[in-house]
Amino acid sequence: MERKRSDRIADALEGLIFDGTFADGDRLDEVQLASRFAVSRTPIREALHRLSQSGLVVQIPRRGVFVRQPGPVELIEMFEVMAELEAVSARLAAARISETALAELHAANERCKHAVEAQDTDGYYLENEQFHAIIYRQSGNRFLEQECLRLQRRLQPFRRVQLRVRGRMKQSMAEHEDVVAAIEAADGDRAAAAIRRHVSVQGEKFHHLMASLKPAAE
Amino acid sequence: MERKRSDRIADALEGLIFDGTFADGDRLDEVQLASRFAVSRTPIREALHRLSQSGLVVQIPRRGVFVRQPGPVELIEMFEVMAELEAVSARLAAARISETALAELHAANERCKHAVEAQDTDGYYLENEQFHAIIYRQSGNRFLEQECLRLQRRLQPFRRVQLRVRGRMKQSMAEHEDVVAAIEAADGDRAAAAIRRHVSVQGEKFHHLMASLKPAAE
DNA sequence: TCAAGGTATTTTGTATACAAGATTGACAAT
DNA sequence: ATTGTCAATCTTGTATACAAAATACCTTGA
Repeated sequence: MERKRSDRIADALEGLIFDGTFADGDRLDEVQLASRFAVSRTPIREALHRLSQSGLVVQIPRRGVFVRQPGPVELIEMFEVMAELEAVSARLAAARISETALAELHAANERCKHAVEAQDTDGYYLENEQFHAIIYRQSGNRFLEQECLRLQRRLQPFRRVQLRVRGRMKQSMAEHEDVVAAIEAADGDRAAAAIRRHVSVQGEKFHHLMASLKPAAE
Repeated sequence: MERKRSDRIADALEGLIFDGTFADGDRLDEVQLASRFAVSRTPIREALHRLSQSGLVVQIPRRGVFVRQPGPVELIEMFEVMAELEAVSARLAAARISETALAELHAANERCKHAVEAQDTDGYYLENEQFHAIIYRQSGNRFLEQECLRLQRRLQPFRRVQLRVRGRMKQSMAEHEDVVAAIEAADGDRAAAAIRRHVSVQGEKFHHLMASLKPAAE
């Protein structure tokens, strides 16, 4: 059981925004949502407040809250920042990683490989998340770890979509190998460069994906 | 006039935490605060929720919210991340800055210099903030800019305190000169390195400051 | 005297009622 | 016909009332 209704609702709303039930620019009516979730306005308001803090919706005083999906430009910007944060993590991790964590990293990467072979995009996404999380943790900087996880979570739906592009999973795996090798060699700069490429290529790929999807959607 | 009471209260609470009225670990009682601010619990709850999102307090379900000041370790971690984010900003700004913005940067730096000469720490802090804000903006990455401003805001009270260390303002100015020169020369790597030093030295300085302050406080 | 269980109190989480501001529609005047 | 103003309605923001959960205290038994 979730801790609070408002948390449960925040998660649910996040999902509804990601899966397109609520599109960009839609107003989220408090009373509508209240009846939809069969709760009062109070937890709805708290949930909306949380989403607003995480940037998923924007709150205009006395006007209401509106869905605010990042446009292509903002997405690329976010991926650029993500790439840099991950690069820092990787650089630090290369210097600080423990033997056991290195073994875990190898294991996570193996699990990624199996998911690729099984053509299991969902599985790959989860294992990939684990892989990156290990690097964040091994940066030895808990604050950095939190920031990375926050941004990762925010970009999650976009990273997910583009895994379905043909051949992307395999390429992603190859990039992982580079990263692991660099970290194992304790080569911080190489690790940083490798993971920066790995992440920023996603931003570019996503851009192309969007461009190719747009006409089809209309 | 502020837009909402809850916003006003959030700001006020922030101030009360920063100035030490509420110390680390204190529980913030909703009804007490409600009577203190002469409002109902609702806006208090919203304000506390906001502070919790920004990490200033921690919310334990069914237990209440507690002030959560970062310890020395976490502070150093935060400065480390700040240094990296600013380094990225500076690198990008060196490549992308416009002529007019470069002039603004010079102007802001001049104003910093005047504040130093006038021994005006508050003034210096404000101008320094402007100086950095210009670099964030000139990174050309609005998302990065927002993240930098967010973290800058969070570290504000700690940056401020350590400006009072003798000689720090002058040293800070010298570091600024390096940064400006590197950006003007469009040398991204040098600009990144210069600002990284500039920021991370603050984390270290703060650490020393804390260490020297602790015994005096007891 | 100490421990265990239960009750009472305190406190958070939720619901509802109320107030204030904003938007939209109609009506009137130019 | 168009525009401006006023009012009605809708929606957010705030207050208060209620419910559930956790803690603290008290009582009772060994």
